[in-house]
Order: sequence, then structure tokens, then C-alpha cells
Amino acid sequence: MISEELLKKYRAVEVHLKKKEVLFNVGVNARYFFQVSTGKIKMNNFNEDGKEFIQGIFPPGSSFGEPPLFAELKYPAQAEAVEESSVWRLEKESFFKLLRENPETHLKLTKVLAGRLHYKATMVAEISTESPEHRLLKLIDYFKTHIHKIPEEEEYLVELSRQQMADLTGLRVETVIRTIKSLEKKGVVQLKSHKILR
Amino acid sequence: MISEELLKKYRAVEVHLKKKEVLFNVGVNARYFFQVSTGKIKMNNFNEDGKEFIQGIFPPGSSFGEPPLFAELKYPAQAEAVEESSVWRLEKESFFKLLRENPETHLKLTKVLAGRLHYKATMVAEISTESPEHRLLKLIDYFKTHIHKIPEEEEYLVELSRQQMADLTGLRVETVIRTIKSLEKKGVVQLKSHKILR
DNA sequence: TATTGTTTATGACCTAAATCATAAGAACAA
DNA sequence: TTGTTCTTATGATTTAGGTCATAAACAATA
Repeated sequence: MISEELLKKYRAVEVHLKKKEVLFNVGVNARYFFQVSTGKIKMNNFNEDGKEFIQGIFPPGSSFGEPPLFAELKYPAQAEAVEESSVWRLEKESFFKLLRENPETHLKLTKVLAGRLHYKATMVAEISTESPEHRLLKLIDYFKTHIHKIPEEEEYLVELSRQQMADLTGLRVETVIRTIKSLEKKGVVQLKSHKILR
Repeated sequence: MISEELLKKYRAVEVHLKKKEVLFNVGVNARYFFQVSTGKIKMNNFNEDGKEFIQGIFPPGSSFGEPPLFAELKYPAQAEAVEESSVWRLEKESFFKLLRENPETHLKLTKVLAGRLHYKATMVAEISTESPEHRLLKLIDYFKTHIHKIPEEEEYLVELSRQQMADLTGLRVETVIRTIKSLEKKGVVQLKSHKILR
């Protein structure tokens, strides 16, 4: 997360997005650095027959879509506003200038990328080899401990919908619903008026 | 890739690994920066019933296993020598000193992480939503254009075994073999004495 | 050049999760 | 208050890819 002062200093501008508005598409070249100011942005893919995969959901303060900026690559996914949002947009050149002139910020950003790589490595191994039960528990636990940093013994109320969990784990809604039910029966998660507790 | 002079200057040492030897395990804390000197290292996971997933295969010059170093996390996968290999090993503290004192190297490393994040984002979307055919073609094309940087019109001889392709895409060997055959029938890849050309 | 191991190949069969259909409950807007 | 839409729920059916078994082709080693 880059501070607002710093962003403003390097001439970042705020861009407004309506719910479901797309900020950038798959396959285009990256020209800007983005950081969520308000709302929520997701990065996602669709296959030929419309099945969605969610790469990540970014709350205020998170940057997203930086890799193609560094590696001169095209966006592997699109960015879309989950709800009405605004994002800071910084020109690529200014962004690199900012990094050069603020080594501490560069290191912080490297740490963010490292964290994201860790999440992806975890999830891709899950998705490619594990059962729906295992995948969903891993997802829930990852959000609990790494995203929200909630201590093991404390209760965590999952804020994701069944559909979002499906799109994050490569499953189908029905499978998520059935699996969550069965996890409840086993007592590994609780359900309070459809909300998942763990 | 960090130059050998620089590595030596910061007191990196060379570690020798026999084929199949494990350098570090899942779940342990990262204490060193590693870069392949000779041979080939893979990072991989195994699920309960022994199914493997390959996170990446690293040739000489590539570093690997940096994310937990930055983000204070545990290794999400193990590192194992594919063949007899040697790797440079640099103490965590020396590594960060090196980065601070060599901003250009820090930027180069950030680019490496960005590239790897791009690969993972691409593959996880494939694995979670696409057919075996699509997954394998994407894998082959990714290796052709991004790893080996071979121009579109030139022919690429896939150096991966069917088993490795299976472990990189979350499929089973038999499925890879059958799918490659069917891709050959369709004329989208060629087979020359079992080697795949694209 | 026999032997052992690894990789590629193929058929038969089976199963977990996707698909399809339908509906009830919640949330939101008019 | 009544539509409208989104989310959760559940049963029936289908199917793609996994599993199992067996073998040929090839490579590596003694």
C-alpha cells in the first residue's frame, strides 16, 4: 500500500467506477499502476462458455495488476468493480520514478507481490490436486489467517458468497453449497442463517 | 538472476544436491535466498495420496523460493533437485543487504517475481476452468513464448515429459498422453518419435 | 546383450463433480 | 405490498477424466 500523499505527489489521479464496470481487459498492455481507494475491485477470467475464475478481490489500500507493469506482459485477467469504487491511477513512468526515489516503498511492494505469489502457489496446488472439501477449507483458512489475520482460536465469519467461493476455487456453486453443508454436519464449520462461521 | 560476483561478494556459498535430494520442505521458515548454479531444481507439492503438483522448474540462473523470505511466510512447496545440481545459498540478512545496496538488482528481482505471478495467474485460471486440451496447449505455448522466447513461426520441441506436463497442469499421465495424441490428429502439434513439436 | 527401469501407449470401467431443473428464502427496489 | 433479483438449497442425471491393468518402446546400466 502506497500512501495517498506519495501517490498525489507523483500525480496519481482518482478514477471512479460504477458497479460491474471494467477497468482493464485481458490481453492489453499495462500503462498504469492502480490502487483501490474506496469500494472493492476483483480480477477475474472467463472461459469460452462463461465460467468465471476470480484471481483476487482487492479492498481499499490494495494495489493490483502490477506484474505486467514490471515484466512488460499483457494482463492475464480483467479488473472489474465489485461495487461502486474509486481507484488511484498512476502513470507507469511516474510509478517507476516513485519506486526509484522511495526504496522503502519498493520493498513494501515487493513484499505485496511475494504475498500474492504465496497465495497463488497455495491455491493452484489445492485446485489441481485436492477435493472440494479440502479446497474450501484451505480458502476459508487462508482468508481467516492471512487476509484478515484473525487468531486461530477466534471465530471468523466468512464474508464470501457461495458463488464467489466457487469462482475462487474452480468449483460450481452447487458443489460449494453441498460441500459446506457436509462440512457443517461434520462440525468443522458452523452455519448461522446461511452465514459460514469457522 | 543475480551475478556470481555479487553473490560471492555477499558471502553466498554453493550447495551440492544429488538427484531427488530435497533442499527445503513445505511449512518451514525461509532462511536463505537460493539461485540455481548448475542442474535443475523443481518446486512441488504432494497431496495426501501422493499426487504431485509442480509449481515450477528452475534452470541455472533462476532464483526460487523467495516469496517466504519477503513476506515472513512458510514455504508453500518443497524444493527438490530434478538432477544432480548445485545452488547458491545466501543468508537472508545478507540478501536484504544486497538488495538495499543494489537497487538495480532489487528491481530485476521484482521483475522476476512479477513474471512468476503472471505464470501462476495464467495457469490457475487454466486449471480451474479449462479442458485438458486447452490447458496443455497453454502450457506448451507458455513455455515456447515466455520461457524459451521462441518466435511464433519457429518450431518448438517440448522438453517436458508427459508426466511433468501432467504434474504442471493437474492432469494424469494417461490423460496427457491421450490428449496429445488427439491434438496431433487435429494437426495442432506434431509428434516425432514421441517428442512433441509445436 | 541381457536386464532393469522409465516413458509412452491403449483398452475397460468407474466415480466425483458438473449439469440441469426446480424451488424456497432473503434482499432490494418500486 | 408486490414484484424482481440474488443467493441458497436439493434431487436426478450425465459425463469427462480418473483409475486400473497391461504392454510395447526406449533408455540406461551392468
